Amino acid sequence: MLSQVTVKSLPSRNRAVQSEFRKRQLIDSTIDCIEKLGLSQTTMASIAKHAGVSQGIVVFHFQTKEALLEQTLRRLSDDYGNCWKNAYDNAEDTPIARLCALIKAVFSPPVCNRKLISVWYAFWGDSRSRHLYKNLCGKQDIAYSSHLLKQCQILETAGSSNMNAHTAALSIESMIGGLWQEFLIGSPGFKRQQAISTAFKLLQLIYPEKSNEIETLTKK
Amino acid sequence: MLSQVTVKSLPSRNRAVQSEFRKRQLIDSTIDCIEKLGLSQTTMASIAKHAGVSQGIVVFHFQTKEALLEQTLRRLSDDYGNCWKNAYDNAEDTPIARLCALIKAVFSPPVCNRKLISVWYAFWGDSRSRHLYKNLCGKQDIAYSSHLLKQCQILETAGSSNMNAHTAALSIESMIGGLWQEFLIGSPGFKRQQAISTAFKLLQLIYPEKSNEIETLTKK
DNA sequence: GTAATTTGATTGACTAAACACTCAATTGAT
DNA sequence: ATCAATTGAGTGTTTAGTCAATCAAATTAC
Repeated sequence: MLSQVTVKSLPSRNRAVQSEFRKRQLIDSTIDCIEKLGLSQTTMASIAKHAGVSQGIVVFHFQTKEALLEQTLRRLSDDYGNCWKNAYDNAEDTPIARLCALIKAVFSPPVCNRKLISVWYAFWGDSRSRHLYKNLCGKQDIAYSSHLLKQCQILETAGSSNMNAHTAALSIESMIGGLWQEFLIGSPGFKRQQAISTAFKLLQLIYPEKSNEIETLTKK
Repeated sequence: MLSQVTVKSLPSRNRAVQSEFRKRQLIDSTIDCIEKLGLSQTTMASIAKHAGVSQGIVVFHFQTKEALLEQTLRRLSDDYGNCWKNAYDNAEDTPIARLCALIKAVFSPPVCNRKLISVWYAFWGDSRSRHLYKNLCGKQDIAYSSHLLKQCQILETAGSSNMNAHTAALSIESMIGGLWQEFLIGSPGFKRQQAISTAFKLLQLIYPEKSNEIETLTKK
């Protein structure tokens, strides 16, 4: 059974703020329910109960279940996108530092944890939600890929790579996807630090000349 | 709408054979429905309709929906397991040949195609089915991992690696998982051959001394 | 400044549809 | 003649979404 966790009381008496707060709260509840119950068992009732409000209020704020799921996916996507874009912008202006930042970001606690990964997989695992996913997140996935690729191309033209840029970018991207999967269906003790160091080890193999630079960036 | 595809007629008049045939057919139908409709929209009715039989017959052969899903997962798991075990047994007796065989097997057409991968993700994406998955497939996943690890350890003690065996095995396993994901949510034109050559390229980076041997095995 | 009024937020009982599963009746192989 | 296989109508339950009623905040009137 999924317990009622969220407190009902609102933080403000301003109506616009109240509404946004409740929507956030209901999306949080949706994420919790999807993790605990699965997408198919996540109902308007279970979401409302977990949030400690009536069923009607969910419909009032989101109209349909599909719209609620869309907003939930958008939240995941925005948080994820902001996370890696921020890391990219704040990284040192060298291709290796940028690659390391892009990798580290997607394994950072705010976006890489069992709960959120299980929700991503819930969307990927359902063919209907997968269409929603492609419409909503496709562009951002491509953006991430191109950022990876750009850095790989810089390194390729600098002659620092023993792999062509496209293969390098695909390798890194796939390694990230596979390591994420490890959190969900691999051994329970799998740790973020192990994921990062495994991905960095791949980077060292692709760019042996930059091995020391990568080593330094691991510790930061 | 999902059309009725399967022909109803049975291939034999022997009852035991008939029963087994119908079960296979219903599991096939379940896989088709999960791919097309998603796990949450896959109902006893849709499975029956797609198979061209009445709803009652599904219950008659499988008792409950959960039991049918369990058998479906078992089919996926058995086919997958037989595929890589067979490839392993038939490979040349060198660690690199074994690794290449283990990789090639999981990207071979009978187990690596959009339909089956979408069904795997359907099970991974649903928290209830994930528990089922871990009970049913956990051991086989571990078996695959240990087969990878064993070969990596042989190569490590032979001094052919610039990576410890555990990291190497984890890298290979993760790369496979990530490349599988590419089939489902990556660019539509993603091809098996590209997946295999990307995974083999990783192998060449981990075992540079064996690069030529791997190159040869790519073409087989 | 406060009373009256409008508007948004919330409730919980309700509805129609979809669901897994049952069952009595029928078919057809052995 | 027997019994597994099959049918399709039927059952109770669960679901997303509706709705009239209530509550509270914002707006207007005085």
